Amino acid sequence: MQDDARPRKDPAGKPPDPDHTQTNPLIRKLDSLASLSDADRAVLETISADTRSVPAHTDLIREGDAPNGVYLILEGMACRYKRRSRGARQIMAYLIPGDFCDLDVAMLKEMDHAIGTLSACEVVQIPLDTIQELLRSHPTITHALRLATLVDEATLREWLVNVGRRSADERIAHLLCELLLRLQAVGCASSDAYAFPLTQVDLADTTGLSSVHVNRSLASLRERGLIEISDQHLRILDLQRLQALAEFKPNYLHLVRGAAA
Amino acid sequence: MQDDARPRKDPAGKPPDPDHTQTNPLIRKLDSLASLSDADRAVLETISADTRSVPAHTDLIREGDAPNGVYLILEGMACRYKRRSRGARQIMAYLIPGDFCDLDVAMLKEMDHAIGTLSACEVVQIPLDTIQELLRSHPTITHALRLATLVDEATLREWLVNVGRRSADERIAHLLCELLLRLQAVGCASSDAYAFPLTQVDLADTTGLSSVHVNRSLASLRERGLIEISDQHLRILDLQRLQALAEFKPNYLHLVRGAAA
DNA sequence: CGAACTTTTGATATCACTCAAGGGACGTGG
DNA sequence: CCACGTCCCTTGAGTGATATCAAAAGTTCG
Repeated sequence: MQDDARPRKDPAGKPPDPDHTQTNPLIRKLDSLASLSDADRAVLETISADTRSVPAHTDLIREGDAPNGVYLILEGMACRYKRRSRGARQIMAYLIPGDFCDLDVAMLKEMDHAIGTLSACEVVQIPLDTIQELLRSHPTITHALRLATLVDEATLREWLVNVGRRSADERIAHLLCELLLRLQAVGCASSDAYAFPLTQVDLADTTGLSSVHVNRSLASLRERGLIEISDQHLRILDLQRLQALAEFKPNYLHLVRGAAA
Repeated sequence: MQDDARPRKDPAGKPPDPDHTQTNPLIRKLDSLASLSDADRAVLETISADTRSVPAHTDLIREGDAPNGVYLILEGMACRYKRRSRGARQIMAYLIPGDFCDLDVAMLKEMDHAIGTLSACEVVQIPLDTIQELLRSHPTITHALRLATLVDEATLREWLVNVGRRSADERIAHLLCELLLRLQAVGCASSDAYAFPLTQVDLADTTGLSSVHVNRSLASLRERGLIEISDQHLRILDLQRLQALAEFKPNYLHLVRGAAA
């Protein structure tokens, strides 16, 4: 439904296909953060084997729950979110292929936010023991995951800037620019387009706007020839201008290799 | 100027005063997250010895700089922030006594945000080597610092909810409730009051509002008998109602002990 | 084909912003 | 000690961006 941008994975267990490694978003992501060994890659491949399909709009964990292991997203899109008592929702992060949900939050005894799918997803649920064993025996992976966590945090800070100090059009433009780079980094976007399963309500709950206003902002971006949405796919028609409009500076994503301690 | 809430520290080097440990905000904070040994406390005390005074409104690190070690705040208030090109500032975190600035961000090669003081501060600048040695040899401290980082992240998420989905009055009320609990946890607040060095411009840049509107919101909270500000001190007159107004739920601060893995 | 959801559009309301100016507190230098 | 500048807070008036309410049109899917 929203996975056309990436070759479909063989649903069968673990074919030790040497190229498969290139399509595993987790490996792809960690490889760009540290120099994984073949052994590292193999372990990650094994971990990613046991996937589970989760329909759209389904909670993986709720606020108040005790963390029940760690989720890894391999396909589709999920999010962290909170709800206010009157129902207002704020999305605080998008989780895309290659993202772990709760590597660290699992250390706390109670979730302070929920995690739910936005589109249909392929996820792996990994027991804490497995994770801890992985971290113990694979220092390079540990390091890469640490860096990934830092980037997640930096992204969260940028979202706060987005909601606090940008206009509606700018917020949406910024979000779309960010998603392009993040999805490219895991092989889920072409040079200017990606699968886009988000509804306008989702965008509203991400950017702190009303869905009606999101609609108007999207229309404005379209009319200015900046983007095009059709059939659950987003195409960026003029990345330069879109980035300029949003004052998008990708430094916070720390995309270039060489960040090792 | 803003330290009346806490007994003044002996400015001389390291008097091995056994009670002093109780007034060190770092020890106080970590002690509430894990069970520190006397040895742990001693090391932390040593680390905190070499303090430096930094005037208000001074950058400790700028965006784009390479991280230059780790700062620890022992007195006063600092913040993480970013600026947009036209000058608009967004504050993304308050750093209060006991907070480390960049335990992890130091792993990245370039700062994606700045850190600056809001009031005059007492800080310690700790070289990376020292930190790494500390983490290697004191697992309990390491664990406590890990938890502290998670709480910082949870706080950041709550700030996003604040700016994205709360009204002006609610945002400010929420912020004031949060500060009360955080400052109490390090012994820098009484049951209903604390030193408050922030200007209305600072509050505006924190909450994504204009300073004029912050002024009006503060006035409204005052008129409703919820708070009182005088002489750089904030007193909360009706915590119940203030929390209710903001829909403040302290769960994200994970204040109770027992969160160990 | 119908139900549920999503997008779009119009009309109106409101919250928060901008601009502008006055007043208070504080510090500094004459 | 007073004069002055600066910074911060306060207040008023007018504007603008975004929210809310409502309904129609398009989509998806069983």
